[in-house]
Order: sequence, then structure tokens, then C-alpha cells
Amino acid sequence: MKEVRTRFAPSPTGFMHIGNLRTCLYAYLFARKEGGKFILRIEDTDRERFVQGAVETIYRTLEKAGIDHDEGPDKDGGCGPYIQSERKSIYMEYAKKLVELGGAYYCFCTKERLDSLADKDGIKKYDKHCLRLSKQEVEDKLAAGEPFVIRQNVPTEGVSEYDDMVYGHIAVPNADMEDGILIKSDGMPTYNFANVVDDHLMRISHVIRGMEYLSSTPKYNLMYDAFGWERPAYMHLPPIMKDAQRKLSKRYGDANFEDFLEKGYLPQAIVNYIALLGWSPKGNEEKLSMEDLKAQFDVDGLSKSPSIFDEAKMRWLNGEYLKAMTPSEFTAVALPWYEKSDVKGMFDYDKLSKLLIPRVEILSEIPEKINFLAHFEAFDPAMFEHKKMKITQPLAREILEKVLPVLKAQKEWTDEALKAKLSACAEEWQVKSGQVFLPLRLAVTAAAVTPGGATEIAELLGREETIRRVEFCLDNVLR
RNA sequence: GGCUCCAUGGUCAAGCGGUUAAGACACCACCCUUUCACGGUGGUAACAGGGGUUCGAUUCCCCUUGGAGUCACCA
Repeated sequence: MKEVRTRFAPSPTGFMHIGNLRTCLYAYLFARKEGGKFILRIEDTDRERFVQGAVETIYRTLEKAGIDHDEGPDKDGGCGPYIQSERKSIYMEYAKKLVELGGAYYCFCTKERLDSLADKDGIKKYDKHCLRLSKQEVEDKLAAGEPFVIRQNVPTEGVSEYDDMVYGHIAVPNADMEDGILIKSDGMPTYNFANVVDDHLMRISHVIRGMEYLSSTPKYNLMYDAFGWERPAYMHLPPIMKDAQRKLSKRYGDANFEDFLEKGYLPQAIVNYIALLGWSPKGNEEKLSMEDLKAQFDVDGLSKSPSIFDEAKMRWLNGEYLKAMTPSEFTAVALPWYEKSDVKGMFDYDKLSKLLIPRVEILSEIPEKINFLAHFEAFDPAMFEHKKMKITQPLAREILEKVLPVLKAQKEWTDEALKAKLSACAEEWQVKSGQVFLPLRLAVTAAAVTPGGATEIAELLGREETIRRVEFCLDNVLR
């Protein structure tokens, strides 16, 4: 059986956006699922759009996303070079061969002539003008150094068809296809030609790419046929949308992988989420690791229609990954956020993590959730009043006065021990536990809403600071 | 506009001739509860419209409508 080889072929034109990454993911998953090879190829035939550093971004993104390639510019597998600009002479050689085979021809038309071909809607279709040139005329012009391009010679009649693995049978009338340019006047190939030559030379068995190529694929097949090459299998993918009308794109500056990392998303959560955008697993479990994805990915689950990117769901999924972490694992990913918060260096980060794990969905929420811990000062005593709990300022004061010696006598300073002790006290004092915990929480936090209860925060603050804050409260807040 | 493709709740989606039309996110309610959360339970919410085919259509076919892609010396 033929070896499965898929590829991801990005052009280095900027950031790596989510739609691109998903296409890459699927190509990777399919290769892994089938026990095949995954190849990275850089498509930089457009010199004008090349962006400095974009190639590095591609490598970095793949690595963070957990996608490893078997062959690529940095990993020779015998099909190199894997960067198209380094393959220039290869394309020219094959283009000339295609001319000989009748599948292409030289064209010397000027921009002006081409522009004059535009119809009322501004749409122009090349009229095969230069196809009429005799072999001698072409050679003369070439010898005279006239600038030229090489165009594909598409039949004017008939229908070209193929079967796509996700969209099924696709048929396009040949008359609707233009004689596209294969080799540009600068000698570089266009995508339309380079992808065919490279996919063949690199023995790509399954071409997996965005559906913008769905209707131009027959043209590529015509070339495979003209060369006498075996056509690859195709798997076209629907786009990821920003909303019902707009595609997620670099233009809107949204949804690029590294931006999400900076917003506090975990790479594995992003990968997991985008895997689910356009593909659904057989079972109902949606939290899937890369290993799960490799095992479960299948063409059957691919969807044909565009899907809208929903950050709320990705947020939820990210929270699920966070909740599954141990405090020290959480600290490891949260560290940069702790360091940029106001509590930098104040507490045992693992204890802080214990409080935050069930309360944080994306890491960037961290500073706003914990900053209050660093700012303890006098506050409005009215905050102690709680109708439902029947707490008044005098009662709060009375409770805190009783709590203080208990805290001072407390040996084991943990959330659990403190909670047990104070619950017992509440019973002994014949008050509701909330009438003890609420005042204490306020006394040590000075905040109405806090991530965690009284004893959890007391553990975090430590014995000394907790006692200091309660005393401060008794002296300055509750008079 | 031509060509290609698509169409299940607000969103992601299961379904592949007969189902009370899954599940997840979001939303709402209740429970748990020392706040906020977590967690638990339950709920609101969908087959775009019209024709066929069929004993029977969400499912197959056609049309309409809506949407996407493409029609570059960009990929």
C-alpha cells in the first residue's frame, strides 16, 4: 500500500492564524492516524509578500502546538529543498517540459493588452492569444529577450472532475477555467504550478488544504494528467469564520495563535478547540489531548460547512485544562501572571494556585483576581452588615474578638484545620457558621468578593498576617 | 455576474428513510455553600421555504432563498 504523506505548506507572510493552524493540524493528524509522514514546506514564491521572521513564527507555532514534522527545511527527508524559492530551477525545468507536452505555452502579452480583455464587470479571461504563436516565433522572441510568462493550456471544452474526500464529486466545466500563469515574468512559479510540481516530487499522497482550492483543483489535475503523474487524493476544508459573513483573517488582526497565548490560553486548549471546529469525534468527550486526537481523527467527522469561531467555548475548554492541573503545574503556567500582579513575591504561589484553579478560565484573569490581596487598608465597616446572615457591626466585632484568641492558639494553620476549628467554635458560641466566616473573611481581605473563603485566604496569608489584619480591623474599622 | 460548494437551537455539532431530533458552550432556575467560584440537578432553544420520490422524510431529487469560495504575474 502506498505510503501516506501529507504536508503543511504555509507562506511566510506574517502571523500564523487559527484557520491555518487547523488545516495544519488536520494534515498532521491524518498522517499520524495513518502511520504516515508529515512534511513542512515553505511556499515563498511571492517575494513581495514575504515577511521577515515569519518562518520562525511557523516553527515556533508548530512546536508550541505539539505538531512535529518528519521532513522540512530543517529536517531533510530526501525530497528537498523544502523551501520553494530554492527550487526555482526545478519549476522552470518542469514548465518547459509541460510546454513540450502541450499542457502549457509561452505568453508575451503586455499588461495593457491583458487589461483590455476585461469585461463590463472588470473580470478578464485570457484569450489564448499567444497559443497561436509558432514555435519559431516563440524562439525569436525568447532570443530577443522579450519578457514572458508560461501559461497553462486548459481545454476549452469538456468537464474536469475528481472526488474530494470531504466534498465528494466535484465537476467544473473546462471553459470556465482560465489559462493561468504557471511561471511569472520573474522566473518564479505561481502557487498553481509550484504546488503541483512539489506535491508530486515530494510524493504527497493526500493534499489537505483550505476549500478555496476546491474549484481550482481540476486545473491542477489537468497538469498531473499532462505530465502523466498520478493524482493525489484531496481533502478540502471549510473555512473558520469570525461571524456568519466574515472569514477569520489576518486582516482583522484576530485569532492568531500567539495572541491567544498572550491572552492566557494554553496551547493544548487552543489545539483541542480548533480540532473541534470542523471535525467531531465519534464519542461525546470533547476534552481531547493530542494523543486522543491522533487516535480518533477521521475523515468521516469532517464537516463541509464553515464554522464560526466561538471564544467563549475555547475559554471554557481552557478552564477545563486548568482545573485538571495540580497546584504546582498551575503555578508553572501562571508564574508570569503572578509576577506581573501586585502580589508578586508576597505568597507561596502553590497555595495561591490552589485558590485560583477552580476560579480561572484564562490566565490573564489572574492579576485582577488577586491584586486586592496586596492592598489591605481601612474600609467601610458597613460592609460587615449582612441581612440574610443577620450580621450587624456589633455582632461582627463580638465574633472577631472571640475569633482572635482562637487564631492565636491555633496550631495547624491550614484551610481544613481552621475551617474545622471555627465551625466547632460557631457551634459552641451558638451562632451560624456563616456568622463567623463572613466577618473573618472581610476582616482579612477588606473585599466583598474574593476568590476563596475566609480560611482559605487565612492559610494563604499565614498566621501572622491573618492575626495582624484581624487586630487592625478591630482597632481601626469596627472602632 | 459566471462557475464550484454549503444549509439541524445563539455557537460548535450528532444524525447518514421510521429517533421523545444526541452531546457540548452560552443562557436561565434550583441544590450545595462563609463570599466568588467549582460541583450537582433540571430547563428554554433547531431540521431555511416550496415542490416531488416514498407506506414514511431532518435524511434522497429539483427549485427558491440565504451563505461561503473562486474568477491575480497572492497563496
